[in-house]
Order: sequence, then structure tokens, then C-alpha cells
Amino acid sequence: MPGAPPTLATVVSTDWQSDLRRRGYRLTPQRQLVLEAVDKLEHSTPEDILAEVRRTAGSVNISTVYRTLELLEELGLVSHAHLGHGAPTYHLADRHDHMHLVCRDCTTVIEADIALAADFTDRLREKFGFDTDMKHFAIFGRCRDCAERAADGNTAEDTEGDADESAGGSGS
Amino acid sequence: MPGAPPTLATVVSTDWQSDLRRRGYRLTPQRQLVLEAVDKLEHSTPEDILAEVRRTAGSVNISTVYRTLELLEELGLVSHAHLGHGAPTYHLADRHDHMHLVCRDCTTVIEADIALAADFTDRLREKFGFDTDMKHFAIFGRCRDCAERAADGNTAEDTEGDADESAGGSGS
DNA sequence: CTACCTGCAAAAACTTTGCATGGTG
DNA sequence: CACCATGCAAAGTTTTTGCAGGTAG
Repeated sequence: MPGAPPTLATVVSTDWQSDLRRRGYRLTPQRQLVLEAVDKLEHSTPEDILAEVRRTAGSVNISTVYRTLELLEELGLVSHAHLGHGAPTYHLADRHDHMHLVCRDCTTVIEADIALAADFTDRLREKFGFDTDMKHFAIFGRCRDCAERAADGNTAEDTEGDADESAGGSGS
Repeated sequence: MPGAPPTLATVVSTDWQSDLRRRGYRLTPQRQLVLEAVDKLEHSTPEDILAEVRRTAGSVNISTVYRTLELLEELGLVSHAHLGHGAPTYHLADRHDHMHLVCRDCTTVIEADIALAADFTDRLREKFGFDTDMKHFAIFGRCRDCAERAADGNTAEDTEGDADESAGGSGS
């Protein structure tokens, strides 16, 4: 590998392809495009990914996206998380060592370093022998703005975006 | 009802009915049965609840269960949690002030006191102003047994029960 | 009696599967 | 050129919605 600076895209595109081959899978444009879309979109549902992929290859089918995501996850390249009751969101496994704080009112997703949970996960390990992965499910609650709004004694339903009903991947 | 000892069932059946009426809703057998089923089953999916309700009223429809759960949640009587990627589980809002530690391998659900998360949630409040509800989403990870089994250097797929694929409510 | 509720059926949202064609290695 | 992967369509799950008749109050 001469000269190319190790951007994330490069890092990703370096060895996963041989890994695929080694395991008897094939390298296809669809698989590259799905991986790139996951990389680019950061927290995206299968539908989001399909839309992104179709900007380049319009004929790609949703079932291919599902099959590819499953494969890439098996290879350890991507992971998914549950941020709401809807579709799971996918992201590169490497980047993304953070938790998701999801606001129940406005759907906002705050990304927080998992180090913040270290004491907590230590305690769970001591007490239950439980080895915690804080990244897989959202941490649910209420963000500062919505908490203040609620405390302001107003009854306003305002934004009306029940996080649990639709925490897609649109917002960033 | 005079003299009845305040069992949980009694506590529940005391004032929610007047609350319903006060808000213009009606008291129906279906609603009572759904609430009782949620009480009895503890961590139950809509399907579980339907099955339980039908033991008494065989003609009740699944859509009534969904509508009723939504209503009861609005009234603050029940809550739901996401323990896997599948159906949410419902429980009485009063009882159930604990987190769910869900094992990714064997699907086991450990119930842990939320006090264990106090430091963690305090930190999230300080740092982000985020008011955390640890009960709404599962804490994902690996239980002691499965961790040991994995560490034992065996490659066994053994139990094979991907929690994320089907974390129902069976185990207690 | 009036309005809210329910059961039923159809639709919607999300995923999975079968099969014939096409492209990778 | 052998097989794996894809596109397409159909089916499977889970949840929501429209409607006509039923029932609580």
C-alpha cells in the first residue's frame, strides 16, 4: 500500500475485501456501495442506506441492502443499534464507540463517550458478572431543552416527536 | 370496597377507573382484562397479553390490545420497555423500577436496581443536562455464564439464542 | 340514547425468502 | 464456467387504521 494517507475510507477499503474473498464471498459493487453509505450516513436505517446507494446505482433492491448489512455485520465491519422502536440503525463498527442518548420528546440523539459509563459497567460486572455493551441500545431520557421546557410549567406538546415512535436516522 | 387488604391488584383497581371516566373514557371488560394481564405477566408482549386476555374473553382482538395498551400508557398505568429488537414488553408503571440486563447470547434478563446507575445518570445530567430513564431500553451485554463459556476457549455456538433477534418475555 | 369501543378486515411498515438471471473469480 | 449474488415478487411479522355494529353511562 504505497503512499495513500489512511483516511477512514481507505482503512475500511483496505482489508475487508480480501477478508470477503478469504471467506468465500464475492466483492460486488452493491457491497461496496452499502458499506460506503453506512460510513457516510453514520446512523442510518436500511431504507436510508438504500436511498443513498441508489444515488449511484438506481436499481439496487432493498433486499440486497438487508442481505448485505447482515453480511457486513457478520464480518464485523458494521454494527447496528436500536435507537427507537422502529428500524435499527447501522454504523461502521470501528468508529462509533459511543453511546446514544435519545430524547423521548424531541428525538435528538446525543453521542456520549462510553468512558462515561465505565464505573457503571464496572459495577455491573462486579455485581452480576455482566459484561455490558452500552452501544447497542439507546439510553433513553430527556434532553436539557425538553426538560427545561417541561419544567417551565408549560403544557405545550410542542415539537411532538415521540422518540420511541420514530427515532429514525435523519437528524444529526 | 371496604376492608380489602391492599394487594397490588386492589391498588391498581382502585382509582384508575375513576381516572378513566374523568377523562371521558369508558370502563370496559377488555380494558380491565388487559390491565390484569399486564399485571400478572410482568414482562409481556402484546401477543402474550392477548393470549392471557383470551383465557377469559376469547373474542378479544389484537387491535383492542394495542389500543388499550396505548391508552393505559397514556394514563400512566403501564409502561413499555425494549428488551430486544422484537416486540416491546409491557408492565405496570408502579412496580418495575429496575433495569433489564439482557444477555446477547442466551437471552436471559437480569433485573437490576436502578440505584446502581445513579452515579452514571448523575454524570449524564451534569455533562449533558440529560435526564436518563434506564428502564426504557435494555442494557445489552453478556451474562456471567455466557462470558465464561466464551472465555473457555470453546467455539461452541451452544445455546444459540441471539437476544437481539428474539428477546421475548419467557425467562423470569 | 349518544358517543365511545370493539371486532373484523384491510392496509401499512418492516423483513425475509424463492427463484431465475447475471456477474465475479 | 461454476457459483455466488442480485433483482423481483411474493410472503411473513408486527402494528395501525377504517368502518359498522355493540355497549357503557
